[in-house]
Amino acid sequence: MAKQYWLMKSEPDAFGIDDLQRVKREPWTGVRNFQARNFMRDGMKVGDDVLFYHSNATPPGVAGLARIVTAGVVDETQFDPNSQYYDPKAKRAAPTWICVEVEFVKKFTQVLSLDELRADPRLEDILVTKRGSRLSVQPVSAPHYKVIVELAAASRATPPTPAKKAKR
DNA sequence: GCCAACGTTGGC
DNA sequence: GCCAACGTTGGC
Repeated sequence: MAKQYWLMKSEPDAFGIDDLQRVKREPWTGVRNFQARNFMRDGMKVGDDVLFYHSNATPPGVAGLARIVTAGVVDETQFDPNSQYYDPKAKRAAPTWICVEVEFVKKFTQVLSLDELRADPRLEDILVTKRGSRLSVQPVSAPHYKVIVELAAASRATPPTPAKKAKR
């Protein structure tokens, strides 16, 4: 199947694009919504591209890009009684929660805000801009993905606001 | 902190 | 299987 595109939400206070850049790759644990799980378990393939979205942030928006590096990863937090994501009903033999591992691709110089996404008529239909869209893992069409990457590149060119220099 | 949206749970 | 209560998400 052709490469697919996704949007994955994370709260930067918990795990943001900077964290992904630091650790390079990370299993996307803690999702406890069946629809979101199904996208990860059944839809995501190695090599698929991901928009890394900051939720509960100022501003909320797409903070960078990631890529699926491992599919069908068992979310270990479901078996960990000390985890906030512990699921007492989960069975080793048939784990309930399957996720993916994502790797860092790039951090946008500036978060492409939800406002900016909404302002572009080409993104009218994208799920994340819809009111009450709480799904933390959602599919993105190839054209929408392309528009978002373009917008991010454009917004990078305009404002000279280097918040932080990348460490080398 | 508020609250709308919406998924999940549990009584029936 | 319905649906009210409840909990969570996430923008504002």
